[in-house]
Amino acid sequence: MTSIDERIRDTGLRVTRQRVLVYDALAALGGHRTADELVSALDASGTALPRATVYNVLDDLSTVGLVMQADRGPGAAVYEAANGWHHHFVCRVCGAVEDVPCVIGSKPCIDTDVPGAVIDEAQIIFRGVCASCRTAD
Amino acid sequence: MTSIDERIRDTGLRVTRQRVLVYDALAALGGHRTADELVSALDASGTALPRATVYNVLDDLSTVGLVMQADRGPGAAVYEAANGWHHHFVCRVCGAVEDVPCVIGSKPCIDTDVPGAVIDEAQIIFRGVCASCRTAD
DNA sequence: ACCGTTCCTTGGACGCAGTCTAAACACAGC
DNA sequence: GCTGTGTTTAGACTGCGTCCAAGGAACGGT
Repeated sequence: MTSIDERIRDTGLRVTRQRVLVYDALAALGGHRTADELVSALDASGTALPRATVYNVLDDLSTVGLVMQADRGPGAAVYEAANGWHHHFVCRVCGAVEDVPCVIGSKPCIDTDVPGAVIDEAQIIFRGVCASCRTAD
Repeated sequence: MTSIDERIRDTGLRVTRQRVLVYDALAALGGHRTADELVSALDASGTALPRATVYNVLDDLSTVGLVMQADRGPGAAVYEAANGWHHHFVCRVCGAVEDVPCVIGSKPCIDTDVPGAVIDEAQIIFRGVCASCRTAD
């Protein structure tokens, strides 16, 4: 597994301390995280970064594909360390997000016809009630 | 076509001037609109309503299915007058939202397996560049 | 190792989306 | 009409994300 430093360099972006820190924090926490969760985590680990920087980094890293922005509908955006194309299940009750494997595995996994437009991605959001919210109702 | 008054009454909700106004404004504008666009439209037509009311009404009407909340990712939520189950194409450049017919036509149109969870809806977001942004680049 | 250019980071202020609260109001059944 | 309950309202408030301009750091060339 190539180090994150190299993976950032390979995209043409500069390797900065901040980018590595944010990526590491996201990978260490795992799952789907908001920008503010990352700010807190970095804060707690003694390597605090300003909010604006975390937003910048997440933006940059997701443009080059090292980080994915998980669609969840309106509200705070959630990010995850890139790990292949997949979809998401969102709980209507608690808002939890779970990965759902993509049957096809590459983009765009579904096709449709919008006249004149170029489609490069089809993101599916499954909505319902998750296991723990069902038992807890 | 039953009047909107009756359609609201049929859901068990009370028929109020505000609900009718908001629904009419949304239907008249057509397409996908943010809450604030509706506030402005109502304002312009001489029947101004407070923001909080528009939010309340949109919330109520979308819970009972008379209005649909179109998934578009993070950012302002957009609503449309309900017109059958369908998906959305979102332009990466201008953010425009277009309807995409659902191949199946009823929910959930795609199925998957999330252990323990109940899935009642699968919303697909197609992303790419729309016709006018492609010619304008 | 140094330099210069270009890219990146930073902090603070700002703007927009949406929620909350408590009091006034109005719909709908009697 | 009267009454009870669901709804509206204004305004303040929270949270997410962006913008700006100045300082700082990465990296290719020498």
